[in-house]
Amino acid sequence: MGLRERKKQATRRALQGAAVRLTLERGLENVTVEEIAAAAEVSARTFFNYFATKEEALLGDGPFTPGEHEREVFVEGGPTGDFVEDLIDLLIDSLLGSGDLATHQAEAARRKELLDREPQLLPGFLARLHRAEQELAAAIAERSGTPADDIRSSLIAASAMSVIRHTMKRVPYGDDPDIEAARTLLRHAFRSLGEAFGRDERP
Amino acid sequence: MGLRERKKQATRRALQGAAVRLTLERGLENVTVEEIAAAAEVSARTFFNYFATKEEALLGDGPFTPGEHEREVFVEGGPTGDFVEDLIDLLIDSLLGSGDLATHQAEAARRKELLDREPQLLPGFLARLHRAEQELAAAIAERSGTPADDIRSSLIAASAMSVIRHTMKRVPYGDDPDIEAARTLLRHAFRSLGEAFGRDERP
DNA sequence: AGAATGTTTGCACGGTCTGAAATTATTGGT
DNA sequence: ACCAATAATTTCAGACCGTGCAAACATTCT
Repeated sequence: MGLRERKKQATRRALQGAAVRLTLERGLENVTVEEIAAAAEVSARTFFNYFATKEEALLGDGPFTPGEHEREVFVEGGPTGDFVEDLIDLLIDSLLGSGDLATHQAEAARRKELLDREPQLLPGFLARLHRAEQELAAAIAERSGTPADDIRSSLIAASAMSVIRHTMKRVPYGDDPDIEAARTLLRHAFRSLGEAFGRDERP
Repeated sequence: MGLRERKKQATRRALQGAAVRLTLERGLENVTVEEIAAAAEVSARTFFNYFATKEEALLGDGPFTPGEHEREVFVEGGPTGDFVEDLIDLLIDSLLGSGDLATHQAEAARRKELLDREPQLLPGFLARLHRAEQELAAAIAERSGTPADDIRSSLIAASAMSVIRHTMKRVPYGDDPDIEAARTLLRHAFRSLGEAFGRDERP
């Protein structure tokens, strides 16, 4: 990778880091783009070459998209053949993504912190999830051979996104991410939904 | 109601109307607050006395909250005792709200139109739904006697919101709203979820 | 080294939104 | 009907966001 590329990544990280740090220190309202750019030692104009908005610098690039390969496997009906189990696999892959695990974990924690302290970020964040949800719906539709706009796929995808949204809050952060614990939590969550809406039981 | 109050409502409606009309005519990007204010025959500053942002004028006041009474009934375990049926009742009430039915219908159609044409409005809209979702979760928790932050309530609420989001697209708009049709669609939707996540069946 | 290409910067501008003070309209009492 | 209290509107100045453009600068490739 050339010098040019490395420098770009460096300033990108610098900008993002400065944005997050300053926002946590002073609150989003009391931080200007100019200050962020100054902290990263670039001009304010350059900030906007990297991020379209201040929010974008804070929320980072969209995670929540599964790897090419994992999506493929899911669509083909794998890896286990059981819908819920495979869905869980796909979701965990989407969340923990490809890269370094600890890094990803740190980002998630940071995002959580920011969202808690700066509710203004919520709309943008939800919009991201919404995009991810649509992709997931497409994958589910493909797997089950239904037309792409089948309402059931959208519905299942939406519920699945709710599940990860609410379940991931409970996954023990900290040292190293306990994937098995996450998997168990997800299983229970989906089970609850089945019970709530299923034929046989009602809460 | 005094003259003062009536005038306020009038300008509010004028502003909102002008905002919607101009946006549908030219696209959100090509309409300034100044123009909206001018069309409503007030100053631009006054616009901001009524709405915090341009978006707010377009999306209107938050619907999606059930009536006081209906919420009460739901929390107490009514009206039928069947969880899903009662949930559907509550959702329909939230959507169609208290006021005039035709009016509400028109607003919904207008919102749909705006959201289709101006995707920038989506984040804000999703944030509203999110707020509604939290209220719904609280109601569900109350009804089932679980602690307010019980994960299952949040989960069910989230799925329910997904259901109405995706189902209401299919409800025939137009003449007068077919509530029975909506009810049936909702039943099917919840049934699909039960099947997708339930013990016995898998798609 | 020098041309080609990509990145950063400065500048000017249109737009959103906020605060404060001056102005105008409504209300209620007399 | 008048007048004081109260509330809404307007004007004005200003901070900040985000974009287009062209000049300056750095890097890559030959």
